[in-house]
Amino acid sequence: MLDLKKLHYFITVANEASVTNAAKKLNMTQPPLSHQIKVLEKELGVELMHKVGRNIELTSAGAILHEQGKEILESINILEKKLQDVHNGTAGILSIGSATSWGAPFLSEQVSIFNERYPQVQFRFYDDMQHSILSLLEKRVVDLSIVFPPFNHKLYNYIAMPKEPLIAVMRKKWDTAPLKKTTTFEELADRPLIINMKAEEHLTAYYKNSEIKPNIVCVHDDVRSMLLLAKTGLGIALIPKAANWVKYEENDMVYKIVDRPTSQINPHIIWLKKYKLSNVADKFLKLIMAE
Amino acid sequence: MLDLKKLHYFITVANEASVTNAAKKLNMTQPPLSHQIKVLEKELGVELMHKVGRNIELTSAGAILHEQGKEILESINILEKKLQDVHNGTAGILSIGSATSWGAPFLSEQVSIFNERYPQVQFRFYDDMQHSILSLLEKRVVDLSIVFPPFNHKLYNYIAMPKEPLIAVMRKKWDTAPLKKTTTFEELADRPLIINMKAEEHLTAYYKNSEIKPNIVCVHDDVRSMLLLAKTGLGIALIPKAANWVKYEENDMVYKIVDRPTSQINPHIIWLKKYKLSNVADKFLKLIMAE
DNA sequence: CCGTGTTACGTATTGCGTAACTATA
DNA sequence: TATAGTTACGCAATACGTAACACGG
Repeated sequence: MLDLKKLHYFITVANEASVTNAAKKLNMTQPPLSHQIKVLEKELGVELMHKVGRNIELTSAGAILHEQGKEILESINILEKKLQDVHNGTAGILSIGSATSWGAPFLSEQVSIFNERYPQVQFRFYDDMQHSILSLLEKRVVDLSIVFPPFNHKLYNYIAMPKEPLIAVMRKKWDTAPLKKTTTFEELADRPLIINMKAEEHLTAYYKNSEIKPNIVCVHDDVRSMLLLAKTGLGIALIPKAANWVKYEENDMVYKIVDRPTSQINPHIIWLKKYKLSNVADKFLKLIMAE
Repeated sequence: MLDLKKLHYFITVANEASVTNAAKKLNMTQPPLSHQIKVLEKELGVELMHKVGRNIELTSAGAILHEQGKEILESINILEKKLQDVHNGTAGILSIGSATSWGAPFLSEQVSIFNERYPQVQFRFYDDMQHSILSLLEKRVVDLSIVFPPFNHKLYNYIAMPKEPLIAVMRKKWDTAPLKKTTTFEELADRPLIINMKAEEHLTAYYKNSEIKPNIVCVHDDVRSMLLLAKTGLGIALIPKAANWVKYEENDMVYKIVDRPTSQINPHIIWLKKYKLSNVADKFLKLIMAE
């Protein structure tokens, strides 16, 4: 097997067209360098250079090794640098699962900052139901996931993200109190609601001991679809404030914060305890915690 | 600098996903292999793999090194093989100068055989005047040249190729003796001749002490042009028999051997004594001498 | 002879195997 | 307790420097 050290020696000699000068560049004495070239020739079973008068001249094999060898050394240098970057978490792929499209928006800002600082990191988001996302973690397809409680605290490490209020998105015709900027579950109870599955559980729990039954007209896990449905006038969409990047530029739409702590949703970033985090993921989490 | 031996170790371990199995494949014991991987990690400053339970698992940096490292090792293997071939003279470039297009035809058969046997060798022909060709040899642009005597026997090694008769190519109208298959300089003397520069010297020498003066209508160094001129009926082209690959498929053309030993031309392959021949050139010469 | 590259030899480093140890399922 | 990987140590091979040699302009 070719030895890169000797290859490097040879290429330096070929560049300098002189063993003595090459030895200086390599911070070594001339005789062992000369010897190493001979050894390299023996190892390859090939003449690489020979003295012609006082100078040195490459054979055709030597010329080929000179050209291609340079490329190989170069590609190895690039590879080494890449490895360092990946190791430092400043390059590579960061895969994040998010429990339905409800999750991703909470990270959009941090992703943006991280990308600006480490443009060599590629993000990959996997949207799915919460239980599927957990299995993606288990299969190590994703490094991190954004989920909503409850989840098993024994299996996962987690960071709780800032709580996020729900907002109610509706056409004006559904707005029974146009002067108020907020609303409540009680106010909303009799009007048609468009909610996601998680919120359905919330509401069911919330109204458990009450006589009021919410009027759920549609359950959908995709925020954009929910907003579209709201826009058609089907009902009132309850979505996390952070997910409200799709603002319909129409006067006819009304956005109200649902004014009740229990209505806030509580995204968590989780990852498996039993596996060591990738370095990129680690670096990303540090960024999040620094905020 | 990355060490290819260790890289090879690492890749084997990564392929096997086991140090023990890899050690078997590498015909070594397991502990030093494990140790070398650790050393490699230290040299790179990067974690490549870690135990997870009883098994081993690549880090993302390790996965990258696995992929790219394989490619690098592969390209090095290919390079090594190529170097062997070039060294054996079974691959590479063989540059041959030929003193005008008169030269190349003498080698066409050998070139063809050589190419069939060693298809990785590329031939490059350089056609020019004899003195230019000699300077191409001196500049080491070409390895070998085909020339015609005289040349300096002290500077060049040479192989004399079989002597080659001239043939006279003419339209029927110039054929004064249709029954004879050969002709002579005397017969041709009064008819218009199309010859090359070398032949001009020959003829001048030949007729030096004679009263006959040859009727030279055109001097041209390119065989194909000479044949074309003959075909137009301008005169009689004198060309080496070997160069007669351009046969005009017309009944109106006549081809006659010039029947006189002195009219034979005498191609030589020459190369510089003071430089060592390239291995391809050497191999090619061996082929020629074997015939 | 001066500036090349080569040969010869002693020393420090590296790399392997064996043996003892550690950890996980 | 069996089967993986790790640590410890001694010996053999390798690569370097120094010194002496060879050769061409």
